[in-house]
Amino acid sequence: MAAERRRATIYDVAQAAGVSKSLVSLVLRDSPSVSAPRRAAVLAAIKELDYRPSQAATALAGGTSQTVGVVIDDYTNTWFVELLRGLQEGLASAGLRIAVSDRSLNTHIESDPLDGFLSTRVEALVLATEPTEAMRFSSQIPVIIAGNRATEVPGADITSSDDRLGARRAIEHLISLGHTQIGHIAGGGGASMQRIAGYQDAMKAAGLTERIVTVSELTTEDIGYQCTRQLLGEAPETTAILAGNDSMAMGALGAAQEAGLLVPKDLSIIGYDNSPLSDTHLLQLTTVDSRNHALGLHAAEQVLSRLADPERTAQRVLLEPLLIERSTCAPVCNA
Amino acid sequence: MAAERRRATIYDVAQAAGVSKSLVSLVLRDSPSVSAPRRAAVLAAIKELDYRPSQAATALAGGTSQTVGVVIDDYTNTWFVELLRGLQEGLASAGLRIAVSDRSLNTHIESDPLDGFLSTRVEALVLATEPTEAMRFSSQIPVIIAGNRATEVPGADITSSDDRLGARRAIEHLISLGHTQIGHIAGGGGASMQRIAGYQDAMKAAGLTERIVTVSELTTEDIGYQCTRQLLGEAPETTAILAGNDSMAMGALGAAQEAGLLVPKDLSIIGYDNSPLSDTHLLQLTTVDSRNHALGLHAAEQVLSRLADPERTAQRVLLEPLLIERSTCAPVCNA
DNA sequence: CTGAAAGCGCTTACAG
DNA sequence: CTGAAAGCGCTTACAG
Repeated sequence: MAAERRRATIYDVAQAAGVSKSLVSLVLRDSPSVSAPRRAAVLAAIKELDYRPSQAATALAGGTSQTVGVVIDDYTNTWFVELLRGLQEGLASAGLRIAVSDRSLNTHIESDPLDGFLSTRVEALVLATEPTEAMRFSSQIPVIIAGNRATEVPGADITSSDDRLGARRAIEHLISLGHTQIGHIAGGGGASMQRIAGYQDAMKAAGLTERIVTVSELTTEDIGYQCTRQLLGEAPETTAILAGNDSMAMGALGAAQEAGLLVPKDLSIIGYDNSPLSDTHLLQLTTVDSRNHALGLHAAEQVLSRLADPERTAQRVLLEPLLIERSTCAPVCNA
Repeated sequence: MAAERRRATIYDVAQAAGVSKSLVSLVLRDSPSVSAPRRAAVLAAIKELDYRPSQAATALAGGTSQTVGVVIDDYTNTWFVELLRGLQEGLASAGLRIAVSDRSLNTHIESDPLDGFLSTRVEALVLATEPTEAMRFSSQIPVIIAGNRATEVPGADITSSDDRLGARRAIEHLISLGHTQIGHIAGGGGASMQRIAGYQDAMKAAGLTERIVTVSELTTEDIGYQCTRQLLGEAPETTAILAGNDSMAMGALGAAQEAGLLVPKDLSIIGYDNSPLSDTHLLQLTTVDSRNHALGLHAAEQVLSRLADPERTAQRVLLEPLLIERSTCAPVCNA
């Protein structure tokens, strides 16, 4: 019944255009050594037949997949979205495409998202997650780390935002508003460690007492809520909180609401990441922008330059974060 | 300097294991017709050489990519995450992998995420987005629609949640709480249309006056905020709102806060999707669960059954949604 | 159970 | 500018 027409191949195109298949290949690769009329004929045949080169064949014959793999933590935590945009913008001009893999999704199936990427023969790996052991030593392929990570990957390039500076700036902002009882709720991982250090820098410099609460490696809303409850229980005199990220800050807002504290009148809160969440009408969360789009752009540059020169020494790019003042901070209330 | 060792091929494995390459291929494909000792030898060689079959070669020679493409709207809107989980669980057993493409990301680069998938020769396409013209007529390949869509795709299977029923249930819940002034803020697309219809069903059945506000096709937090401002401006007597989704509901919460209305005392709000957002301590949003994980599981089944029998007629699976009562609804206050 | 052969759909030199 | 040839790394019949 249904005439299962197989997909057109380069042979079909060549025949329809009345040229050899090599010529079709040249047109596909935008070679300048093709006469205009022939090129037009080939293009017409391609359109006519709805021809699309087989990626598998192209990759196998060309010896290059033209794709870079990016590993993220978890689709639910959307901080990576702007990173991806930047990456793609930076890579598209070089004809490289992106394949993204979510670590939490793969947990149940494959042991490591890396396996898939290695089979695909990706040109490079961008890690927007804490590297696994396997990722640390898959030295066959260029690795670019996006963001601050706790574990090092030998030989990898790094593009990150200066989380330590960002946290320091956030605390300095709170101090300038008169706060002295400032707590920090934190999760785990490299970024968290840097943010903790920045918090400590600023508190020490001002001679203030540090109070850091961590109940989990995670940085979810619920963890932020739990940390805040614990913090407010142990130190009710707290007037300001720096959260490890925006999700945790949202948890802090929940805990404050539950405790009957008004934000920012009774309690100032600063998040981190400048996620879409932070810019909602309901939250208007003061936060630190880690400039993820720029992060992606720089990571793309590192991919390209390493592909161009595999021997070059590892680079490290550090972006300056920006404090975004919205509505969750106020001068301390001397009641 | 650095001895750029090329990746091991099936030949290297065969040689290391002292067998022919066909035998290696058989082991890779888990053929039962391989003796235990030889299989062990091959497995050892694979491990030793860190061999990973080239996906490109496998796909080209086998004539099958073993991957299904799924198109989503936008990584920022995380409703698709559970869908993906369900899909992957359902597909993994059949050895199929998933490739996901975000429409908004591709907007700037390729004309259509479909192009990439067609080049990859995906086995099937799962659309978790409003189909583009190109997607509607790429009849070469099985298409499964996930969720309610405004545009039809000829011959496609459909797995969706009964959005019309869900919205009706939500309104009936509000009516049972004594509300009569119930507004609906809506966006665009197939799901929105169904939810609007469900709202109308319930309002008509109760003899209540409908009030639907739409300011955009989008369903973002900001749009929810704008719709709510408009609704409260036009009809200040409103005591309850059904939002098109959870993001819009969050916008509604923001608008309510700004207007000095207390939720749920002055205003009851119901969202839709049961997204992670809705379950935060701060929001505790009453919402409708569209059961996205089950959606993914059913869509996976449709993929598999269609792959097994390309000739079978199109299926339609409709899942029953669940009202999730949390803290944003209260009996109407007869002040 | 095993090995030699052909072929998947392309690209890449290499002669003309 | 163009065409015949070899090869990318696998899988799939097909003889033994």
